[in-house]
Amino acid sequence: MRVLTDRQAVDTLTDGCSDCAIRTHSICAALDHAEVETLGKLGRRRRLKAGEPLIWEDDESLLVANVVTGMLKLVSSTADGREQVVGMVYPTDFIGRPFGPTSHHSVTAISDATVCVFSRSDFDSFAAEHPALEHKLLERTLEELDRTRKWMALLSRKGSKEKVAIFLLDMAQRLPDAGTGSEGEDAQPEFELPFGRPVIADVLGLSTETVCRQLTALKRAGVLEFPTRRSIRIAQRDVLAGIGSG
Amino acid sequence: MRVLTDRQAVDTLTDGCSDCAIRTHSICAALDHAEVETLGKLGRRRRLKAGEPLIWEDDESLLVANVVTGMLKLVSSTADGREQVVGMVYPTDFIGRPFGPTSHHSVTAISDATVCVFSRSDFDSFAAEHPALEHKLLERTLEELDRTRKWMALLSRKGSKEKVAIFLLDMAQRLPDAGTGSEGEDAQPEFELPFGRPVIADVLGLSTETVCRQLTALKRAGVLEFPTRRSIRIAQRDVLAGIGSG
DNA sequence: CGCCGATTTGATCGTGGTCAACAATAGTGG
DNA sequence: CCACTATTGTTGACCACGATCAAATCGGCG
Repeated sequence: MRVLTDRQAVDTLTDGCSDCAIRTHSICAALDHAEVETLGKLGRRRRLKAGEPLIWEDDESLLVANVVTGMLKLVSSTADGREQVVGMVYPTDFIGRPFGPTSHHSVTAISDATVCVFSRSDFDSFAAEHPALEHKLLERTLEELDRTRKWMALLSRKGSKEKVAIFLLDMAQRLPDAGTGSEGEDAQPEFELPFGRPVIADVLGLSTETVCRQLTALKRAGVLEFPTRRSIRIAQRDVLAGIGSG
Repeated sequence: MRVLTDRQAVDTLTDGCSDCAIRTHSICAALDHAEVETLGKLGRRRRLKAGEPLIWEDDESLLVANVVTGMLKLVSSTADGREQVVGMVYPTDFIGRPFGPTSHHSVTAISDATVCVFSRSDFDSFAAEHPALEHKLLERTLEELDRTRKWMALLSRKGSKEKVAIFLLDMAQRLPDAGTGSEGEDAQPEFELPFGRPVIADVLGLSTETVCRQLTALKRAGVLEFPTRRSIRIAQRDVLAGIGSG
């Protein structure tokens, strides 16, 4: 447990939402300028360090949030203590459980992250008066449900090799070019992992060792390269894609 | 494939939605009487036999529906042909993918079923004018997402024994007393399976054989009884629950 | 009674988990 | 800048679980 350096804790939300990096890509895109300002007054920025939890499982659902930067994981722990990552959260994604008494999984930063948090009751009542916002939220929830279901099929039906391959492809595609602020939407051939092997293992429902073995196997096959421990270069995307579909 | 006893087949939709069995439990509960009638005119009843598909994977998303009676499964097939059940649909549940161009998984009846179908475009525009309906749909989608995520953790982290135990408990709880129209919300100690072992296996991501072995193991342990092949009696719920949490 | 599909049981095998040792990297303080 | 330590990643040996293939049995129905 590390101590929180409060320099970044409450962070200056000096200016409003108008220059928010995700203003037009989050659910806020459903609102006009005035509405965004109103909503903005209800929320506040919060910085999280890698590993820091934002919401605990089965907590009373007290807050919801938009992700501005960084990544977080949703974790569901089964009764016997084992854990499974049930979702990865990227910038612009919405977190939390509106309209329900409890959240059913924990939310933890897996890289340093910035989120825009709202008290759930504030958000709920604001949403109730803004159908366009609810509509946007509904669309996102439906998409997330689709994604989750597809991932579910992956988890129970694919072997470790396929899982790793698909994970890397997914990562390369969803991870925006971290360095530049550019919106390189296309998959990067090389990228920096914001987390370590254990997290990959959690996400894929594998052991760290198995993930490791598959990665080195891919390296030996010349499909991957590891410039550093935390960066991955996909040398032969096609081969990787082939494995993922196997 | 058993023959459909047509006594209940094309069911008299003679009258409107007012006497619909799920009128007050489906998303329609968000609407007042007049609104329901309007929506009702857009939809039509459809009967499905066990095994009959309603929506195909990656189809253009042309219809959505409410489930009136029976059960259906959502199946996602991975690139290599393997299939995984990604969701079970019970009466009052909503099916389909509004606001999106395609459905990402197939929907197939696993017992004889009745659904109330709408063309997606009709539904979409109706919903756009009725925020309360969208709100209800959002709530349901959020719930479904929670359920799916929990199931996901189950699939990747639990052993076959736990899976079977949890499946049975879940079934006993969600399956309304099929015989009577009563709303026995509590878990039934004994119930009729609307489908065979292979479907259980699909749902749990196991082979039929493994499901079978676990079931007979539970029978031998005195936890379960099988009055007939298709009916299951939970003799010792507590033990079963214990296994599920193991 | 005899047939067909569904279920059950049995034998074998491969994948991935676990435990343990080891290597490499990043951090820390002299 | 270097040594020392803690953390993270890698490799190996072994084992358990569940898949697969094959065969036996059961149940319903003509």
